[in-house]
Amino acid sequence: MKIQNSLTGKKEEFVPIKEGVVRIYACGPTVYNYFHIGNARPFIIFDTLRRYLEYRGYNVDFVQNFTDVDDKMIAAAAKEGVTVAELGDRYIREYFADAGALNIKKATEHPRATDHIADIIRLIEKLMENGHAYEAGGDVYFDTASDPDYGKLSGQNLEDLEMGARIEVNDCKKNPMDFALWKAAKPGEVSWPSPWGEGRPGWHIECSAMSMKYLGDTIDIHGGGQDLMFPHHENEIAQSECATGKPFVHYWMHNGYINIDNKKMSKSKGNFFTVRDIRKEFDPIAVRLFMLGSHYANPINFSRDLISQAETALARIKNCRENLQFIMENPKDTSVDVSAAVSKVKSGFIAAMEDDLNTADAIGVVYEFIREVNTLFAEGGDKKSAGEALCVLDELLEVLGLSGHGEQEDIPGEVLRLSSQRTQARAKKDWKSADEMRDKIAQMGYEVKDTPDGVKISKL
RNA sequence: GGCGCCAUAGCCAAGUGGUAAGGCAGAGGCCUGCAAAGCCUUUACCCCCAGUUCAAGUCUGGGUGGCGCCUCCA
Repeated sequence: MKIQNSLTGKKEEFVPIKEGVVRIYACGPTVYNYFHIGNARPFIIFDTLRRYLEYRGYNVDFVQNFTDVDDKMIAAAAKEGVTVAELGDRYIREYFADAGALNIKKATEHPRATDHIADIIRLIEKLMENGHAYEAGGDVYFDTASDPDYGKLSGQNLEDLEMGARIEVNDCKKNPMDFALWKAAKPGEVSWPSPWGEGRPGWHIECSAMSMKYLGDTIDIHGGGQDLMFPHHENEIAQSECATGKPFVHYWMHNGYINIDNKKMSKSKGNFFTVRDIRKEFDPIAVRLFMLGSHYANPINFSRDLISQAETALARIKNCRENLQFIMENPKDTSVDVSAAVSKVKSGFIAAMEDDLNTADAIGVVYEFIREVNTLFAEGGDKKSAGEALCVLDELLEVLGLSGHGEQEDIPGEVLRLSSQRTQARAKKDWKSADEMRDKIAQMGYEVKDTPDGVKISKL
């Protein structure tokens, strides 16, 4: 597979450090609130990368952290009158609820910064010993001037960075670009003991410490949003490589932003939609389809209209599946040859994904397959070939994480399934089985009605 | 000031230098028990100007327009 590597600026053939294994670290959320659509993009993208690599037979170690202590956590906890730990617990639970709705699989590890204070302190000590960090008034700073490679990810040098720097004046620092590894506790703030007194870790150091702990000194892929490239990822590289003397990451992948009216969606600007809110209005799988509909590195505009379009497109996929399911349960003697379509969609899908995770192209390939299937099975078909087509479709949808069913509230899955079979039966003018399905649904205590807006299911 | 990204149909969007995938929306048609689903047909001076090339949406240079990072941010 080819990956556009932000570190080199080139599209490179991906070669894992250890054959058959891929180690990925992706920056996770700061758990002080529900996450928004913009935050969701990297979660969905790197989940899809992970799914694809697993599909290709790799054993993927995928670590995504929770930042559960920082200024925003402390402020939000104080505002809500809970401890930082309670706040973190709560929004980690909420993260999993929203992420689950988006078909984002759990990572192999979801480490929390506060569970790794000892690892973080050890790493800072190592940097102190190596002469890359210094203490100043209970704070510990990374000495950027001590790292000749500083700026290699963002393509900046220290001088240029300083010229544009809007950094607050801090007399403790030797250099304006130096950043905090450890922050001395302010009165009343949550803190941990350290060789430099009570305090808490800076933001950047946690990712280095946890990445190294779970994945080793050098990892294959590190992902995150473009806005983390500087300073967060730059600082991760500096800390990690100065501590170990080894390369930190082989391939850096950065996703583009989600915009609202062409402006970056961000919490600080207030122009954001939370996933929690959006999934009340739309099928969350449609949100995922929308995200995967363009290349991960490009910026995309968010609007309700676009999610709505994605919902319609998703229905096309679902209809095809239901069609095939119906044929499997109501087969005909006519045998259908799906082998050409199947091999075409598989090779096309893989070719697209191999090219820097081109999910947009991959989805296009799937739609073409759907059209072929709809044509091939227009007059029904045999069970075996319908099963084969469905199996391939489901396999690819699973890689994209689009195989959810967007369940209607309070309606049992079995009723929904029967209802869709009934719809298909009607479509095939098989009135007898349509009536049969309706009766079965009635036996389960539900009623289906055809309305201009679609099929409505209600409790009897 | 430094670094970087983007510009393809009404909307979204893919596109290894060889006369433009796909989705949504629109129009027409087929099928039909209203409808739904499905299928077919149809819609592109690829932002502008120059250059390289037998050949450029694709490469180079210069414009124009939009966005981002350099402060918390996915």
